[in-house]
Amino acid sequence: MDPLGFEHHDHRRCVAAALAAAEAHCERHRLNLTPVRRRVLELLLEGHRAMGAYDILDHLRAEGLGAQPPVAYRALDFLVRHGFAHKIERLNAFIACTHPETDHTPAFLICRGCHAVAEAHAEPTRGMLGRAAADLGFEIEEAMVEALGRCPNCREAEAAPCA
Amino acid sequence: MDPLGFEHHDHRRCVAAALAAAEAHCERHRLNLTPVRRRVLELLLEGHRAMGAYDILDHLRAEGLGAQPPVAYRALDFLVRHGFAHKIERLNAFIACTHPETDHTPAFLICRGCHAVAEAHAEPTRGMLGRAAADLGFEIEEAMVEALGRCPNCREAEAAPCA
DNA sequence: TCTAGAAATGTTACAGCATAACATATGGAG
DNA sequence: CTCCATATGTTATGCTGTAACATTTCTAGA
Repeated sequence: MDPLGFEHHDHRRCVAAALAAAEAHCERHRLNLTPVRRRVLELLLEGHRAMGAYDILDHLRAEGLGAQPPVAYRALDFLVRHGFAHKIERLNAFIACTHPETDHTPAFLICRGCHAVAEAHAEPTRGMLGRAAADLGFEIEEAMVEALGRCPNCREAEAAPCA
Repeated sequence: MDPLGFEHHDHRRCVAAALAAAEAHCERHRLNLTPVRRRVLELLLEGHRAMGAYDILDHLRAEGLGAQPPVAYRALDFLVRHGFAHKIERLNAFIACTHPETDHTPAFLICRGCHAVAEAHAEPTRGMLGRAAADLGFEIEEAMVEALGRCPNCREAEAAPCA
């Protein structure tokens, strides 16, 4: 049930709740959650994984919501700008934010095996990076942290291939 | 003179030293630093900034060292695999490593103003990310840290535009 | 020395990711 | 009602990256 991790959970419910929260947030902040934008967010939430812009576009096309790349990219841009989704640079892909509202620097744990992605918090500004930046006089405005590795499910599958 | 930072320094010397070190390292480890690979490393060192694969390729072409993308990508791949260069995902670009030999997780400070890039150390495995990964049972194999912001030079230029 | 294999390079062709530029529509403020 | 800002639609193109196969080069072993 933990949306941060690799466990199974009640997916319909988590999608619905996230969408409702996004709607409320847009209402409060006078943001225009148009049909395309809403649908793209829904697709990301349903997919519950990192999706390429062209994956998204395929769905939009099939639903008559837009046939050209810019349509998908603009919607994704809106979602990322307002914290409803993140871009994962390492994958050239996008994923719904698992804890919008809270201001955060996301850190992604990307499984090499099943390509699942978990979102954790990071505070790269503290610790070595912050100190290095301060020493150099560099002002960090935005940071991204992405880790590649093995999720517990894939590690288990590897350890016990005959189970 | 500090190769980690945004300061000016004796560039010819730093290029020559880095190249010599790379040659020695390849010698010791029976790695094949071919002319193309060596030249690509040299280009990265001379450029002293993040360079796209196609920037590199343009130089190689002009020098008759290879005309097609795979030539550049293969050389870059070799350099990255063996720690002589890093890929900066955020920029789809490559940069010479400023402290090869030492085993490290690089963290990049990318200036939005002048696009200079400094390389710092990071240990994302310690701290919040490591704890989150441990909690989830995720095994981190490789991590990437990239920060966007302002280097001291650009901050100064911004603060005193008439100076 | 000859030869088989590994490693590196060369080349074609294409796949995947992203945006510039311009046209059209839609919705609210004055 | 008109103007402006915002959003969408579309064309075209540019940048990033790789699969697949041919050729060359080097080296280890028969």
